[in-house]
Amino acid sequence: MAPKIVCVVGPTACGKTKMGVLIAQKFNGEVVSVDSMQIYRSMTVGTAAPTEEEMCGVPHHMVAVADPGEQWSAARYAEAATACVDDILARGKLPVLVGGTGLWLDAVVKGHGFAGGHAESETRKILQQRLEQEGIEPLLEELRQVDPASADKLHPADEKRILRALEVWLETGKTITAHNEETKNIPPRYDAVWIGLQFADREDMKALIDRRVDMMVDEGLLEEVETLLKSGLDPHSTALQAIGYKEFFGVLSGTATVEEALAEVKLRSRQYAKRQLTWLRRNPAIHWIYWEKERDFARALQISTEILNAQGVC
RNA sequence: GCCCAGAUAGGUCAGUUGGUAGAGCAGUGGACUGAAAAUCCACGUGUCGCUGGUUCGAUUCCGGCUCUGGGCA
Repeated sequence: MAPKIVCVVGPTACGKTKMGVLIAQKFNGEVVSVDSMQIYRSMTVGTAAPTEEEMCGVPHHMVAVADPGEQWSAARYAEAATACVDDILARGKLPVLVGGTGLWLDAVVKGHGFAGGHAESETRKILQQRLEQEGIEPLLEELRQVDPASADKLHPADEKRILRALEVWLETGKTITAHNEETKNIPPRYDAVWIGLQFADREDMKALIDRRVDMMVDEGLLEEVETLLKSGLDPHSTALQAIGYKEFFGVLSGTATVEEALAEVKLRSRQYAKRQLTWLRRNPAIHWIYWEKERDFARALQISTEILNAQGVC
């Protein structure tokens, strides 16, 4: 029987952080953050990472554990996070996974592992160069020779995934299709109870996102971006792909005004929230709690408690 | 008051040598197995400002009106 854990999920700004703490407090748990940007240090404001105060004394893991110059991937995260979860379980406490990065969440819970190869490999570099010189067609053709199923499935414009599929073949001698088939049906590593948070009305979500972005600027987002850049961080690094950072980078280099950046960040944030919802919607195990105008955490905790009790968490 | 230019999809605009119209953006839905806050895909009926006229037929041509810019007094 897979160990029981809780996952608190939902789009950005839906209150996951607070909900995770409330559940952890009530069920003797510890929080494991599942967020591809909160893992980096010095990015507290822009990623809305939990502050000491917000943690309310509940231990948090996988927040601010990496240098912004590092390149973390889903695989690297899953490995580290799994160790965290197992450690919490070993100490007799309840792991509460809190986050909005769908792929990372699934990677931990399902524990399927990844196929090999990585972003900084020589193979990737070569493929990238070939893409620039030859275009995507020859690469897609090459993929078709070894892995026709994958070549059929991928849209010719989806260069990232075509490169990745080829990379897996070149690095491991196995196709990504074969790997996915092998891992698809292995039982999940954890028995997760999923709690999903979202607004009943998308307009309310938009309003809250807008408000939150304004607040980030008040709290010093611009200074945070400036500090990161001054530290010599490569503007193309993964950490600086975070929404809020890449846009305000333009303000500092003089290509955009604060107003323009603000509007852009709000826009990107709600588009991101939409994508998160798309990912989560296909998970039928999620118990959704819908916010009306205001986020009523007391009520949500009540509902969550009932769900968790019914699922044997106590 | 006069002159000029506009008025077309949620906003920005293109277009129709007269046969009722289209891009990029936004929006919505979807995909996603080592970049995932990334990346990729699909989806476009709107009194073509109002009102007369010409015409088989007007959003397109002509007149008037309204509104918005700009210029001249």
